[in-house]
Amino acid sequence: MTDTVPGDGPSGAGRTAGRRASVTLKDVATAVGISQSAVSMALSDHPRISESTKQAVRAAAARLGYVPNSAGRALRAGRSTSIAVVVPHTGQHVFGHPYFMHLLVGVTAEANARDAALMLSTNPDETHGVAAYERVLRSQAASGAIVASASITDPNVNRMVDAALPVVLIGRFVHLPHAVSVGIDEIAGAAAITRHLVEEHGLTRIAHISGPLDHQTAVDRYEGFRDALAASGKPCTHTLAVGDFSEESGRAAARQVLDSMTDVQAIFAANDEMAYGAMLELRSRGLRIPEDVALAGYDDFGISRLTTPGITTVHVPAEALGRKAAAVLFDLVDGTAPEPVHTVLPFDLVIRESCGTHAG
Amino acid sequence: MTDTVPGDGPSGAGRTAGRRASVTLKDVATAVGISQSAVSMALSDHPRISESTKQAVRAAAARLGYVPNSAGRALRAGRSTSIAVVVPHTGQHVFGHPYFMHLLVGVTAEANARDAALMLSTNPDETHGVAAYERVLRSQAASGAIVASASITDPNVNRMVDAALPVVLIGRFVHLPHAVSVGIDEIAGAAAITRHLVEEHGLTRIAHISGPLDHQTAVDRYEGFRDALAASGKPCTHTLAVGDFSEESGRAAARQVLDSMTDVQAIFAANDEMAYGAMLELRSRGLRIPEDVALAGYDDFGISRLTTPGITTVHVPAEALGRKAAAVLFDLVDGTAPEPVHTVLPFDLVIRESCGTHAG
DNA sequence: ATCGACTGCTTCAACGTTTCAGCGCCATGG
DNA sequence: CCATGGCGCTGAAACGTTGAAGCAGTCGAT
Repeated sequence: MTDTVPGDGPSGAGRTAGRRASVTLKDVATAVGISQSAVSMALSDHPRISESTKQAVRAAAARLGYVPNSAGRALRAGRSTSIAVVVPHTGQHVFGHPYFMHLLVGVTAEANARDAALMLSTNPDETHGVAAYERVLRSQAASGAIVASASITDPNVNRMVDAALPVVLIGRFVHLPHAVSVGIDEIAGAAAITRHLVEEHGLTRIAHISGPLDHQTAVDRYEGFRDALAASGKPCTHTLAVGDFSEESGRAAARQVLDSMTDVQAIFAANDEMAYGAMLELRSRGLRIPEDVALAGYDDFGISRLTTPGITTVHVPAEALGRKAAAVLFDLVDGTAPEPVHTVLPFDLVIRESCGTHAG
Repeated sequence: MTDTVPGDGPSGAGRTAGRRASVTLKDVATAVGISQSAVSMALSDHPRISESTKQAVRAAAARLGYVPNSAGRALRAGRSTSIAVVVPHTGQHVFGHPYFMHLLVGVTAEANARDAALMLSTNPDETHGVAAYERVLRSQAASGAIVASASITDPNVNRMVDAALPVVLIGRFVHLPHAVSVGIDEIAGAAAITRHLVEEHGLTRIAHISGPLDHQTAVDRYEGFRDALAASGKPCTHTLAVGDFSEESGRAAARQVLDSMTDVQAIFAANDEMAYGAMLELRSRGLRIPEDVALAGYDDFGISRLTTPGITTVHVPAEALGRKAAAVLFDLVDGTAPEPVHTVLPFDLVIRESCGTHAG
């Protein structure tokens, strides 16, 4: 395979690349015999480049295995193509929860679709939390961030939003009305499942096991629960026990509920893990689900399918949330977004067996 | 606060920054009144810069909020400071497994400690799998990669290793003896737990539920199991059922084992999820654990602590593996590694109640 | 024949960083 | 009194990319 190259340049272009770190525009340019700008323009399909040249360039680029250097591109463009996902607290805390997993799946899918890289940032530790991802963003390694923080009081979220960087929040942030966010209507979700318990199954003595009330989701789900009861027009009695979204706390809360409220007909836990904890407690007391006590959860991240009986729950489309958040972020970065301040995705009410037989 | 600046430059350095995209070396330089090279050298603590200048530079940098632009730095250095984690198959498949979560925790911790960014790469889909992360790496967005793939037959792993990029594999890759890897001795782990069943509890009729045998871990754990039985010197009977590491498959495998092998005394599942599936099957048949059938798992990623009885298992230090893999990768990238081809981390045998009462 | 427009490329500058050679200065030693 | 050299900094170059401006050549219209 003889490969004649116009040898007008002093740079020895004829070598066989050997341990060449990477193929640059210049390599492609000398291979084709044109300037590197022309190569750049050809590859971006600039109209001022002839079709024949474009073909030659594309062929040479493919043959040499040219891949644009992201640093050069980012430097020139003033911003990188990658986006960051910032997750609160330590990595430990984050990856433990299936919610973030599903979120990440969605985000990576969208990022992959746009050929963008994804950076993952967690707080190195709880105390000087800002450090890690602040540097990532300020160094312009990522052109925007998706923040998946649950706590109402997290000051980092405010800082990020204030930093004039493209940021998309996942969830609802009542104190940041102008921040761009993606979420579902948690209030409506909780109301829907509560309404199901009340109207479909005629249950009127219902306990709610909420999450920690400095989490907006916990607050919203509790609010939806009360709203639905109030709107039902039936004389409902309810009580509250607060958990921390863990199975263990759910079990403890159920214990508390069962000890304090007589004749509980249903327990609505603010997530499936707590519902599962409640299930264990009910079972240990010999109470049948749903015959003696109906049970409902929230999230539908897997566990609720596997239990016996399956837990009636609200399906949170976490993967779709991640996808959407990434899409919104890309639009924000590109500046091609018609003010998509708050995006609300639909949820699904998933009726399984734990809330009663599905008669009319 | 009057802030006098030597006004010899034509660039209006006195403005209040306003919507300035980012602070560069030049901004710090004009603030201090020296050249940007001097600022660069001062910030990197170059000995040829006076202490007083360094202090002034550091103060100005802090005041202005200077953060080095990663693209500029990467471009100049020829490589970026970030590393990539490449995970096999689709995101869906990956994030579902707690193993990867723990791995990621470790990797992020180490990356954070080195002020490096972490990129996450998954295959966009199973068919043209290479695309996403190959581009990430070839574009030099990351200077090296950690590959966490389990499949023996994954061709992408070979490609990555061949690509002359710094790559650290997690696990054992028998067909890639020269690749740098980090893992635990799965054979020894499986042998240890098997030995415990045989020698500590005197069990001799043992079934193994393995993972899919195109996963090296599954193969190794099975091998360790057989090795230990062979080495025990006792007349042991064993059988094998193959699962796919899922709870459901574990239950199915247990069903198969219980139907085919009479008087099974113990089941050793190749991971905890399958052990949990086996537990459900045993329970549904009214068999007590450990009185009627002892049970052991592998991984210890959480579930095995919560069950009743707790499952005896081998603790896989996934977080430590992630940390170590990242550390090795950084060394590899820096070129400061004394050939750490295969790193083997210790495991822990975790004795709980599922294998029998812990008498002598 | 001359002008203008168009075509297809090249040249040049810029993004922010690091690093190396070099420069003026002063102190020291011969 | 001049050579030497350390000190503290400056200037320039380079990394790979992009895009505006420029520049030959051609073609159609005047």
